This record gives sequence, C-alpha cells and structure tokens, in this order.
Amino acid sequence: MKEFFLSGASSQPLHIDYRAELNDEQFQVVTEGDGPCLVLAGAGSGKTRAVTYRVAWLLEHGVPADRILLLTFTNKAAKEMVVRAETLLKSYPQGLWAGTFHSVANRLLRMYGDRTPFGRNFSILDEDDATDLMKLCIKERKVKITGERFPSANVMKNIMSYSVNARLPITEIIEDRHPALMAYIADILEIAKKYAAEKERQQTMDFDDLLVKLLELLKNDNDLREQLATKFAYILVDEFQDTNIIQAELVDLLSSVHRNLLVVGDDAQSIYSFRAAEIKNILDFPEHYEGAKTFRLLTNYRSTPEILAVANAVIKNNKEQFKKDLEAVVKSGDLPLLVPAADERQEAQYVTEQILELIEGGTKLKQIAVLFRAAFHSQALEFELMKRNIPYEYRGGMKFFERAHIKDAIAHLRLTRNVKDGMAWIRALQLQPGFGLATASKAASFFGELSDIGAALSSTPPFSPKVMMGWKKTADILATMMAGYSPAEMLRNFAGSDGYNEYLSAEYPNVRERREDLEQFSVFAEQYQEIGPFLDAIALTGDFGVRVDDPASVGADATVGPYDSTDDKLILSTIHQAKGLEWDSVFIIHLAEGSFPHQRSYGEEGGMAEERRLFYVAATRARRRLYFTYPVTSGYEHIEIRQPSQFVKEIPRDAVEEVRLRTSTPSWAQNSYGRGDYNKPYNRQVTQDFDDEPTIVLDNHGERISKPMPGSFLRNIDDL
DNA sequence: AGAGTGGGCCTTTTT
DNA sequence: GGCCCACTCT
Repeated sequence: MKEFFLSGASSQPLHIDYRAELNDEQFQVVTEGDGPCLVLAGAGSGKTRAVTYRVAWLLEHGVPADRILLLTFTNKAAKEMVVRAETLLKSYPQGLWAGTFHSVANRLLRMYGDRTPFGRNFSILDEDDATDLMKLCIKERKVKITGERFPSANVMKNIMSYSVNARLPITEIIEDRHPALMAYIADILEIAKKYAAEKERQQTMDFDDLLVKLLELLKNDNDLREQLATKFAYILVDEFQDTNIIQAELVDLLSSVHRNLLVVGDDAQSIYSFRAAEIKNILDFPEHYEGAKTFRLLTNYRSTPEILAVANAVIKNNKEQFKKDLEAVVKSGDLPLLVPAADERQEAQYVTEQILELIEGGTKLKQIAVLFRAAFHSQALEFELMKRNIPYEYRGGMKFFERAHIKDAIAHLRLTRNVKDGMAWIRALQLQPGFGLATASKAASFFGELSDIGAALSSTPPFSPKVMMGWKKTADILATMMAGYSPAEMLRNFAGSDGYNEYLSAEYPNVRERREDLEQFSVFAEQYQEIGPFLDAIALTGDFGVRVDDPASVGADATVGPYDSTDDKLILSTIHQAKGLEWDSVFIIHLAEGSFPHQRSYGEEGGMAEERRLFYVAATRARRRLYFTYPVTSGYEHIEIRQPSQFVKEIPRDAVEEVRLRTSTPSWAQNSYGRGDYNKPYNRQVTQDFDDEPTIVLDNHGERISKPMPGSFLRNIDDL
C-alpha cells in the first residue's frame, strides 16, 4: 500500500466492518491482496463480494479511484460491481476505471488512438457489420469454386477471430478444424489481408481489434506503456478463466510497474474456449507470476448441499481442474429432480406446470429460470408459456440495437463522426432506390476520400441521374439529422425526416412500431451529450434492457393473475448468459445427447470437458430447487430416439429423484387438431433404456415403429 | 446493376 | 422456421 497511505483520504472514519462482513478467506483477499494474487473462487462463494470489498478497501485506504482498474467480461458484471461498491462506500466511486475489456480498450484507444493508423474517431463494427464487410471482401476476391463449398462470411470471420485471439496462424486453424478448406487456403489468406486493410482504410475496428490494437500500441510505445502502467496502481480482473492470450497480455503490461494484479476466477467455469479463452491463463498464473499468492473461496453461500452434491459429482469427471469441492452452508433441501419426457412438448408442459406450482407455493416468477444449451432449445417452451400467459424474459436472441431500423439510425449517426465508415455508408445508401450493394460500395469509396461529412454533403459525386435521386434523399436525411446537436435531437430529426419515413412506409407494414422504437431509442440517447460516447456505448453493450419480441408484456397486466408486477417474469436464458446469476429454482432442459452436450463438441479437443463445465455452471445457478429435464424423442415426421445426456448419467443415482410423467403423449400421437386434446385416448408409448441403444416406439395399434427392445416405460434411473 | 423470386441450407455459445 | 444464394427479368 505504501505511498497511498500518505494521501490523507484514510483519515475518514471507516464505516465498513470488513472483519464482520466477510468470511476469513474473503477477508484475506480484501486485506492482503497486494502483489500478484490468484483468487480461486467457486460458484456462489462470494466472489463479487470479495472484489467489491477489495475495491472499497483500496479506496478507503487512500488509493485514488482513477488509479484502480477493474476489468470484467460483461457490462452487467461491471455495473454490478460498481453499484455494490457504491452501496458500501455510500458514495459513487467517481473516476474508477471499471468496465469490460472491450470498453476499457475503447476508452484508451479514444485517448491515444492518434498514435495508431486508426486515429481517435474510428467506428466500431458490430458483428453484423463485420460479417457484411467480410462478405464484400470475399466477393471481391472472386474465388474459383472447385467442388468444395467456400466458407460463408460468418465462418471466415470466426476463423479469423479465432486466429487473432488464440494467436495462431490462419493456416493452422484451417488445417486443424476445417481441413476441407485447405483447397482455398491462398484465397482465404488474401481475403484475411483484404479484410484487415479495408478496416484500416475505413477507420473502423471490429471487437477483436479493440483489444489487439491496444495491445500493439502498448507493446510498441514504451512511453505510453510506462505511463499507463504507472497510472494503474491496482488492477483487478473478474472471470479470469475466460481471458484469452491477448487479454492476459494486456493486463500483464498494464500491471508491469506496480505488479498489483489480482485475478479472480474459477477454472471449473471456463466456458468460452470457442472464442479462444485460454484456461491456462488461470492454471499457470502461479508459475507466471513469481511470488503470487493463491486464495481459495470454497464456501458456497448459494445452493443447498443436494444441489452442490450433483454439481461436484459431475465436474469431478474433468481431469484438468484445480481440485476443489464446494461446501454448502445453506441448509438441506429437496433432491434435484430428473425428468425424462416423451418429447419436447411434454417437456415444455412439465416445466410450465411446475412453474405454476412453484408460483402457487409463493415463489416469484423472476426467481425461476429455465436454462438451455442453445438458443433455439427454448422454442417449444415458449409456445407453452404463451399459451398459459406466463410472462417471460428471454435473454439472448435479437438485441434491440440489432433491429433493422435502429441500425439504420446508427449508420447515419456514425457517418457524422467518421466519413470513412464504409459499412455505415453502404447501409445508409442502400435504403434508397438506385443503390444496391455495388453502387453503394463505390459511393462509399468516393466519400471515404473526403475529410468529413460536411465535405460529403457539399460534394458532387459522379452518379447517374437515377442514383443521384437516391443520394439526394440520403443527403437530405443526413442534413436534417445534423441540424440537431445532441444524440437525442439527431435521432429525433432522423426519425422525423421525410426521407426515412418514405423508406419505412414503403418497406415495412409496422411503421408505427418502428417509429416507437426509434422514439424509445431517442429517450435512451438523452443521457448522452455527445455523439462519440453514445455510439461507443451502443456498440459495446448491444442492449439496454429493453425486451425484444416479448409476447408476454402485452397480456401481463400488473393487477391480473398471480404476478405482482410486469417486471416479475420468468427468465429464459442460455447457460452462457446465465453465468454469474442465481435463481431460487432452475430448470435445465434438453439434457439429451446431441443437444447438451452439443453435437459439435464431440469432435472438438477438450469439447466434452467444456460442455461439462457448462453443465456445472448451469447446476450451480440454483439456490433451492433444481430440475433436469430431457425429451426422449424428437422430430415429428421422422421420430428420433434420444439418449439422456452423459452428464445425467454421471449423477449418482441417489443424488436425484426421478420423476415419471404419467400422461406421456408425444405430440405426434395427439389428434390432428393439434393443440393437445388431453381427453382423447392415445396408445403410443415410448420406452427408453439408458445403457445402450434405444428403444421402441409403438403406434396406435401397439405395432413397433422402431427396433424392438424389451423394457418398461421410461425406466427408472435405478436400473442404470 | 438492381430488384424480385424460388429453393436449399443450417441452426453454439458472445464482447 | 429463417436466412442466404443463385437465378431471372428489367
């Protein structure tokens, strides 16, 4: 702590009783966290608590807020940490550097970007823009197709992103993961070059660039590195198990002067290797930082011992892992339930009914979550929830800022800051008749040579008369928009412009809703004074809490039904998005081989271990009740028999209670009126054997549809 | 070159 | 079920 003790701020009376509010391990982390520190924090062990108290402790001991850097992976986590620190300190920690890696990198690049070829006014490409740009690069290369399909822009982007983040040559990645594409290797490498060059020319960065360009800058500019590493006296990193090489190197450089680097993480919750998270960062931390202290937070304050028993048992099957069993302090509860369902539909019905029962028992809807491996797994459930009028909030899927009309507005705004932003030009111009991709690209190049948007508006581009008409419209929209000053004003001018409204009403049936969205967007914009920070916030957050495609918000009146308010909603979420969160009751659905673990994980090195960590993350979200469900069959025309997830099989038989569903009407067995007629008799049955191949499906006459297998209906897990 | 239409494809996870 | 591409016509 040395120099900071002298600063005088510590003369204020301490009002936080660290000793009383933290357990021994947490207290150690908070008070002895100087130098390089690794905090292995199990799920629900008060990790956020330890970090926020540490920040509070530093501040109370006179460390200036702007000399503390707190890095997280999600905006939500960053916000939560700051809010909790604020609550502790009873004042907002003004000046604290807290944010995601990407947002902090952006902030630094806005300050020092003039030392890079990108300048300080670069645009940020979101995932769609980046993919579109990649498409253009592919198109331009005019690849000769030789039998094998050429990778889509999306695939190309993924390969290149992985190459950057894992710091592996593209060729090696192609050889390893897409050997068939080696036929195109020369083209692919050229396209990669083109993509990079194009971004530089357009003064735009994709998400990866934010980290990479900052890292390059710090490596090449000794003065700046020295300056920043001196500035940041304390660096704290959350979810360190999910950092990649680039991120680890960034914090390494930024902490190179003071060496006060405290990283928190749980190797058992590393679930982002697909974007090159390097679990070695956390496993090798003690070797990499000489004299590093290691702390372990193993007391779990969240879940019942029954839930932890399941999570601990399954994760044990991963060999490369710090050994640790979470210990529960919460009192004993019910055994987790294991529920095989005849098909997706019955699974959805079961989940829905249980949710209704939980609510009757006094649980709030928002204290219940349904988690799944992949976004589309929730489809059947969403039908059922809609049918029963259960309001829910879907995490993931279409983000507000990804909606077409919102992106239109953003594209026009972006041009006012960076006239070289080709993707913004292409998007804006293509709204007008006369502009297709080809013409818009050419126009973007033309305008990209100019100094700023003003020059573009007063230029005389070499367009044909028809194209010129379209350009006049765009120019008019831009001019109308720029009559405003703040982001909100500009947005309202944009939404009110004749040019854009003509486009909207010509193109879409629901103009009114789209205009309302734009108004909502303007309201959101009111908290920003300047266009730059506003655009950055949008690019780096993707959402601002507005629920998209939310059928429930219409019917759920605050005073009707057992739901106490409109924000009391069931949570549907992918497991990835659920990390760090907790609920009273959690359903994990689609626990069948091929769904979870995901099909593609079988062939990937370390894939199964990662899926298992995902399972671990999912199970440890639950406080009191945990349900595992899976469909035994899937498909309608061609019925497919599913195996339960291998993770289900890894659960000790006495650690769960198996539920047998009585009315097992696969939807294909129901009458042709669809919508389940529960009174109608049905005869089809499904049997399932856990050990080897299934199974038997009987039709209405008791005839076998698939291969014979003696066995009872939905065999008990005890038969394993 | 752009716009409109029909068929094939694919569906992990995210800052 | 949605998106993307290729094809055709203007």
